[in-house]
Amino acid sequence: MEGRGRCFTAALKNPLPQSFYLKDDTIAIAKSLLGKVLLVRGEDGIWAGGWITEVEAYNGAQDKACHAYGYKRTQRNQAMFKRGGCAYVYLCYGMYYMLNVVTNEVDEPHAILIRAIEPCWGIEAMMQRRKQKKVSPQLTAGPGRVTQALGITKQHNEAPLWGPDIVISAKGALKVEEVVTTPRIGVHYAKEDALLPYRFYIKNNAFVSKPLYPKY
DNA sequence: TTCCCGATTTACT
DNA sequence: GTAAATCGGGAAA
Repeated sequence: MEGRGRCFTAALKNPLPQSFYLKDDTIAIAKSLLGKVLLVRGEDGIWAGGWITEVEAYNGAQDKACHAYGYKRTQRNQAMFKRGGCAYVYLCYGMYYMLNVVTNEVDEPHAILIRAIEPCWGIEAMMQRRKQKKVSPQLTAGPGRVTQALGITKQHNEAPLWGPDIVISAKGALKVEEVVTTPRIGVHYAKEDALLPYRFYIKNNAFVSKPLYPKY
């Protein structure tokens, strides 16, 4: 991995431990993921990544917006029932993959959706995958854009977050000055739970998604 | 088996 | 502002 600087290697070799994901407080884990380094080896074998700038918490069986509401198990959501520290990847709208971080203990189906990153490593690969000519928020701001830029597909489902294909690390992380909290995007079907303040992003960071249809 | 709809994005009119 | 792309989950028939 030439030409990516010391931070890339340091992050790759120092992933967050599994214990980071096991606490019974997915909201707190979601906020603390902001600024952390996310690195992914795409299907083509090329590494790319950057800093996590926007996330949403899906707070387990009592959260109506969560795929595992009421402990409902399906083929799709089985990754959420695993012990925290692996990826939950699923196909949305038949064409975009969503990347989630699974948290909490076995059979407690919590997850955190990665909605945006600030690109840092493998930018050429990301622009090629996204068919973009320059770096802009369109490259990686939005959950479908993140997975497309990083080369994530369903083959990353249930992948551990300490490698070999996905790594989340505090090494080289951004210092986060201020966090903005809002309701989640696109979960109107969850009725009263749609208003829960479970979306978090880094204030004043350009690489944050803008809701197409603002509802609040 | 049929049907509706989604944790989205993009390209139109 | 609105619609199309595209497919798997889950409820209904």
